[in-house]
Amino acid sequence: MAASLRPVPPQSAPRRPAPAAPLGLGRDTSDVLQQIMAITDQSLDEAQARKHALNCHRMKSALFSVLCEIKKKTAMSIRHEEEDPPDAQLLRLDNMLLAEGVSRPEKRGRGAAAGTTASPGGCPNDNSIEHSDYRAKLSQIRQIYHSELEKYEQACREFTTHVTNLLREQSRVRPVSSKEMEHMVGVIHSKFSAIQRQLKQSTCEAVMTLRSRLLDARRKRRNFSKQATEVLNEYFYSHLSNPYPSEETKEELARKGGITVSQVSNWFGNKRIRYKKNTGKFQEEATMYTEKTSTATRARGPGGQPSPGSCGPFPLTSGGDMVLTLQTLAFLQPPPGGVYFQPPAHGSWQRATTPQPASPPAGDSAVSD
DNA sequence: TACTATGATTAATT
DNA sequence: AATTAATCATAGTA
Repeated sequence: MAASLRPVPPQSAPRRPAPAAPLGLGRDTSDVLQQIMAITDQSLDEAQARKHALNCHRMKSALFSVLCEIKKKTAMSIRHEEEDPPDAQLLRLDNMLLAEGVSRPEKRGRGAAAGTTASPGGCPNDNSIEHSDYRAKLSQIRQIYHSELEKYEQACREFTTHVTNLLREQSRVRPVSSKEMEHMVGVIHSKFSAIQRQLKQSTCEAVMTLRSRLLDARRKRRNFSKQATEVLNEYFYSHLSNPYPSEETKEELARKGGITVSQVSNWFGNKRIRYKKNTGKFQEEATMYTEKTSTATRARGPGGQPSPGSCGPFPLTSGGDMVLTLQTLAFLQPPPGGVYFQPPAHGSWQRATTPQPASPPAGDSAVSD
């Protein structure tokens, strides 16, 4: 439909035979009609000239009424193609974009009521480090989305004005009701909103793939680096009596191992439970790491730390670690029965109701270096 | 390919 | 909220 509104391109196509004049129309009219059809075959300039001539033609008003009649016959059948109702899918897309924070150009602070209250789909962890990549990509998507949307809207506006102008101009020659103009504008808008819908759709897809990749990354386990396991194990075995690192210690371990705090928490959770379940299995590892830390401590020697109670090969940084040292000694000299140090019989290390008050974060020999 | 190790997830517990 | 215990799913290995 828009094609018929566009300025006639210059072309030298073979002249089409004039359509059969409607019954009862005079020769003059059909001549004029033919003239109009001929316009399409002329160059633009020529067409302009002819248009002007047409405007001044004595039969102009007659032609106008003829066109009105033709229009009445043809337009009726085209009337109201289908005013598509508010699309359900579009609504869904909008909702999703809104939910993902794509629709909102700026993340406004979520005020009093945090919307995500234990949503199962959400990420319970605070691994902001893991999410930073996700967020960066999401904001990239958001940027693209908004710039494209803006482009489309501008194009739509421009096109609408263009078409409106054309229609207005044509209204001098043929009947163009305001309703028809509205309709045309509506059609244009619906076409452009279809394009926008596609944009929304692909944005949604991009977000989805981004999301699934994040989930995959979480699910696809990758073993920690040697460095990370080393750091974690060193801490664990040198704090066997109470392997519950404080939040600050966790942060430090995370930093040293190049992992996140929640990964440290996971690791300690797993380690404690697995160690407890099968202490024997970990003896080799235990001796290995206790030896390692002890030699490391010794190697650091007087420079690194005063080590007030350095009467043995094991770190004795605080009263709390005294117990550890004794227990670690027990590892090295396992009784004949093979009973190594085990966590308190009922299964668990005392859950630190008084979480090792005597362990200054900075002075922890196993962590600081 | 079966088996173990291990990081992550989840429900229950404290 | 932190932790435990069970479980899942994959990585690594023999």
